[in-house]
Amino acid sequence: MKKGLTETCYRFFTNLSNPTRLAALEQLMTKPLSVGELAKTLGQEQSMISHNLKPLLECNIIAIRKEGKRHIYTANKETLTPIFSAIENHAQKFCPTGGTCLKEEKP
Amino acid sequence: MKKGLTETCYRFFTNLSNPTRLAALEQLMTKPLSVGELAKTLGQEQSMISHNLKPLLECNIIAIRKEGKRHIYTANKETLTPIFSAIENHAQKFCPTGGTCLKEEKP
DNA sequence: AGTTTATATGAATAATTATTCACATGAATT
DNA sequence: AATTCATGTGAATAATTATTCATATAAACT
Repeated sequence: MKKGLTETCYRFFTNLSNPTRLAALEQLMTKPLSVGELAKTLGQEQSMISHNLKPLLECNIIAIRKEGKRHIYTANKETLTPIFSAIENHAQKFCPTGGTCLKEEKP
Repeated sequence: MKKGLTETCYRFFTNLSNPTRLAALEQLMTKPLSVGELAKTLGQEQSMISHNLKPLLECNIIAIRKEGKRHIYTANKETLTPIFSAIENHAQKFCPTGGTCLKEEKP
């Protein structure tokens, strides 16, 4: 890990360590969506979606484009795809019981 | 992203979204270390190191082996290397100003 | 210009997470 | 078996982060 990356990682991981933001990203990985569409899909208030999209945008984990009064957000797949893949791989290899492993110590 | 991965990701990212844990991982990426060695290197209390290693171990982000009274921890490089690489790549491409980008909206 | 629609933001509160301190456990040494 | 060394853990407090609500901004429509 290069010098300074710890700070970058911290902001990055903090950004992703939130269920609402992860759920939003999960949707955005499938297709670009507006704030209102995300709010509706996730069943949450618009202001909460806006609040949560902000830090993702600041870190360029998502991008924005404005179509009239609608703000369309897109996921940064270049960054997110390899990270989600790595975690998926980790889950398969190191969490075979799907969460139960969290309570056990490795043999 | 597969179903259920959101939850895994959440625990995973929560685990990594902490400066102490990241600093510990940064050390462990270079070589295996005991709790005491980590505490000394990071300039923090032993109990804090223990508290922070626990969730990393539970998610198998690190592994433990016991040598007498010393507990030696090792980083799960298979998982961590690709993730850190992806973030390093992200930082280079999307945070060219090294953190200042966090305050700006993309052009 | 006024109204509606879509999104963002500030400030207060609620919830979560981190940190510290005191102490428990357990292996090695005398 | 008592002591020392290394680590883990519980509980209290401190700090951070999330959520909500009220309101601001800004584009489109009448």
